[in-house]
Amino acid sequence: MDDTEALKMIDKSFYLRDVLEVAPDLLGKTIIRKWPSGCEERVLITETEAYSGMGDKACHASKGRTNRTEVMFMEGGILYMYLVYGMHWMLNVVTSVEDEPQAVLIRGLNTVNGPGRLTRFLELDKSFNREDLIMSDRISLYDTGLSPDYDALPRIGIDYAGEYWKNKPWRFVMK
DNA sequence: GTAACGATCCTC
DNA sequence: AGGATCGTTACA
Repeated sequence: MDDTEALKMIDKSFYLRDVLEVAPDLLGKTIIRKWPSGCEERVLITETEAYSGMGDKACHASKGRTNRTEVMFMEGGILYMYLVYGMHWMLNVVTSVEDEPQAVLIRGLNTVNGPGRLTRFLELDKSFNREDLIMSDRISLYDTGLSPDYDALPRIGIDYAGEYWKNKPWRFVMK
């Protein structure tokens, strides 16, 4: 029996909200990653970070519209993938409406911790940039019915953004 | 064209 | 505490 039917696919409207609502709401949601072989991996999201608009000095979109950041200006419900430190792919979910550049960094799973390690585990790279979470046959997000308790803490690795943005409690960790 | 810098991870 | 490693960005 296929227990996918117990899960409800997250719909478009979920992603069109503000990133500060979506980021904590993604905790406890399930990512289902499918390969052409028929292999499938299911994981639970346990840690996220919100990056909110052109004003947020830690958000890549604070640089404005560039080839890299353009995806964040698009309508929510797609992925933003980018490489950091020349070796780690970062998995981000774009949120909000068109021209509001926001994204949620997926930072931890029940199976793997760390944003670089989890993309390696799920085999996610540049080819997933702009992937549509509603339409994709490779990756999709499902509601589990869970709404776990969480802590809101400062974001990691953004010293360059200055004290004000560095101290925003926009990292959400499932208890 | 060049140079500097990361939303990290691993090993010392 | 320091090195790996390369796409993106800024600037000449």
